[in-house]
Amino acid sequence: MRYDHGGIERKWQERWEAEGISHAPDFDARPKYYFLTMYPYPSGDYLHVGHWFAYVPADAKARYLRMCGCNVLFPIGFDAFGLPAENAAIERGIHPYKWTMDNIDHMRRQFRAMGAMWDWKREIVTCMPHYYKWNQWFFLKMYERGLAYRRLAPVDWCPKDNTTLAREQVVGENRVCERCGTPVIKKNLAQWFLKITAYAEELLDFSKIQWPERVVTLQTNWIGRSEGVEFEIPVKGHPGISFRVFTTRPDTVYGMTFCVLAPEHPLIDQLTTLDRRADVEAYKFKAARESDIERLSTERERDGYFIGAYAINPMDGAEVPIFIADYVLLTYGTGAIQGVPAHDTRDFGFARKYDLPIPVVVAPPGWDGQPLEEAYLDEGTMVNSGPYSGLPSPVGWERIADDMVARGIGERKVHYRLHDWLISRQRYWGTPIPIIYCPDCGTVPVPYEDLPVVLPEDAEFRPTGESPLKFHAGFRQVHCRRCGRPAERETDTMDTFIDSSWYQYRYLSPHYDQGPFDPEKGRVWLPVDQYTGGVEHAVMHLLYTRFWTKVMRDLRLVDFDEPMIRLFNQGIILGPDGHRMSKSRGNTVTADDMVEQYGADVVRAYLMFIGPWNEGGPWNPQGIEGIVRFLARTWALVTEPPGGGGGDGTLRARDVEYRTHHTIQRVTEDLDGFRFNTAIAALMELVNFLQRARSTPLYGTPVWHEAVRSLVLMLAPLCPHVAEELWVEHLKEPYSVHQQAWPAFDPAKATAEQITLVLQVDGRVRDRVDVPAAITDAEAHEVALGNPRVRQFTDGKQVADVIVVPGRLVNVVTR
RNA sequence: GCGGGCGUAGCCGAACUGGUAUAGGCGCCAGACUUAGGAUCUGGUCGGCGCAAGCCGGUGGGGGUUCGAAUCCCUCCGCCCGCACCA
Repeated sequence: MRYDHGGIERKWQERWEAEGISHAPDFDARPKYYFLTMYPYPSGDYLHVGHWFAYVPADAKARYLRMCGCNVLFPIGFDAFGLPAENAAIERGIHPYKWTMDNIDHMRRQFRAMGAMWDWKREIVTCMPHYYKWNQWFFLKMYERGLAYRRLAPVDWCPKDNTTLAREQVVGENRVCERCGTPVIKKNLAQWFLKITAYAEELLDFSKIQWPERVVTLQTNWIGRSEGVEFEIPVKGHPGISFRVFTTRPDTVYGMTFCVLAPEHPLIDQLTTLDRRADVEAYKFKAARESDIERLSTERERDGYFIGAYAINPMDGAEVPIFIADYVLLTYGTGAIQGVPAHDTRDFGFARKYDLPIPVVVAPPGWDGQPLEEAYLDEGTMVNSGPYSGLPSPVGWERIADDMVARGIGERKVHYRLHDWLISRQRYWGTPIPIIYCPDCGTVPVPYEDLPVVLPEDAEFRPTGESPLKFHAGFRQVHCRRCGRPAERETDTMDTFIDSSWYQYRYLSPHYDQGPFDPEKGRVWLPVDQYTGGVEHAVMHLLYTRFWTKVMRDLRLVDFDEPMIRLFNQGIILGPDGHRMSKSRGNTVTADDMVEQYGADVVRAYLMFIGPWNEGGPWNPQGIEGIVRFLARTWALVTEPPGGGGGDGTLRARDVEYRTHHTIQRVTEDLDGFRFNTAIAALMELVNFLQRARSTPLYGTPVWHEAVRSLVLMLAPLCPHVAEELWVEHLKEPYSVHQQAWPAFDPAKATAEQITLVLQVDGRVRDRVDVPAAITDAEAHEVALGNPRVRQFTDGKQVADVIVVPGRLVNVVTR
């Protein structure tokens, strides 16, 4: 029989838990290692194989690091606030708290069945008041520093989830809600923002972290830094009135033949002439009514209207018409632009449509003075640019920028695409924003001693989509903490990305009540050494948590700049249909049944074996039998005496030794590099080899024991239960295998004595010969030229060259 | 449109810095042990030609650099991801 996985796994899980071997002591002589993996949302789907794929390799790596001598902190918790809980409340009348906690209970059981070394003593659940109290505390700290502010702004609203969203949570070409896929609409609302833009420049600096290039690129593009000049353009006939434009191309300013204001630009009404008013009003109306989807349809022609007013180019006094057009956005730059059709694709199309002149001011190399067929965007020689003509455009760029500054009409400016983080949510199941609005005192922050502002339990969940807090008199009606007169609480709650922005700190001391975390423990554990999780959080969670850490640094809570030093993005396991697993799609696959049938160790190993961790792909359970057989063979190898036959009598002790050490080297390097699939393949090769050595006199010799012990030790992080059972019950080694040192390899033993030397003639393999590994180049040279098969192909030809690649091959080149 | 990634046996995937393409596994074929085998063990398994030894072709297509290319360069095709009027 194979082995009784059910009994073995339960037995060891209970003992590990009872003895607390997964708990990382805060103060310990070993070097610390904080290994963090993204915590799950406790959804009604519970944990599926996609979760296992994320957590099991992380656990294996954490276990490996512990065997390597580190004191590894490997915590888990639950991202417990969020919309699905509230939707369940509306649809089925279950309170979000109960729904969430029931799901968490279920998931805890699944997490235990996984056999992972979670440090349960540090578990956090973000919907608990003693957690979200600190969200509020941070909010107040930011409010004091001007980093949290309330502003009336056009914001993205999801009509299905009935809440506003941060810019990062609106995705794709159609601008849909990141959570539910519904197209968002614009609303003008007073909302709370966190000033992440204050850190834009610093967030572009990735020099202190080792993160995947991909994430660095995503964040860099998201922040979208552009450097240019903002300058003042006076309006003809309106003394004292001017508007500002932002451009990254001050070198093209002499090519301006029109200006464009965004439809929402505040000067439009004032500047539009009477004869133009009707058209402009109609256009404004159209732009306001049109959804972003329509406005952004890729191939739509840019249109606009002349408003009747003229702008004066501050550099040469030229008068150009002012247009209103929706291709200029109020939310970027100044909401107004200089129209330079010759050197901007959009302006080019606009000028063509309205027959505006397209003068070239940056000549392309070899330009013959003819009109352009399309906008020329590259560098060139400046022409028709007054005193700047003849300069290379990059030089002109700097000169014009300097001159605008010197003449007081402009300034150098950097703009970012990044917006401040909109954190208000018109929902119940989140952290209440600790603010009171008093008719007399205005916006009053809740005093620290009143925290936490607790969610009322008796909220009413209506299908109308309105926030239950808004209609909860007991919550809403308060007395001002300054003047004592009746006032109102803020009823919006915080974006749940707030919770995850600092959860890594709370794990250190989840019950600490003097601050978000115990600074003494912070000095031990921080920052996070290794973080793992999906790449889908690249511009949300991973950007927010970097921002949060920088704020914490400025609050002197931490003394470093980045939350997580290293990051690894695992791939995503899709449903068997190739789509993302989700309950609504009905393609989720649970690990529960497989764990029942095969045991957690088999499921763990299979998930690690199917491919590189960073790739993922559609779920396909075919092949799990391979892992079943591998573990059964391993089991038999350790537990059963040699049977008859099947042994390879030519094997020597040195072969076993080489295989063992070579495998240790391979597995060590693979686990260092998160290459679990090849680590398991190496272990399979070792087992297959040992099986051939088993029914020989080598069985039971010291090299045999070393091989078997090493095998079980290497198996321990991957398949912790089987390894423990073999280690303790069959090898009679001291409990626990998980507290043993990772086997070391001896480089001398890990090197083969014999190598296969490949003999090529003109790059084609003609023979392979076994030679001592220590063969010199000259000897290899000779072996090759003396080889009959090589001779057969060099016969009658002249040897032009012999290339020796030490330890690998010899290539005889003929002429 | 811009940016990034990927493409290797029937399938999942290996291949260090340019040096034996296809390790390991699944599946399939054959054999052994068996009353039996959906267990286990052994062997085989990229294609073409060949009795065989072997030869030739082969890493999405085409071209190039090199003694030698899955790997580097150019180009085309396909798939995936991100951004998308950002001035």
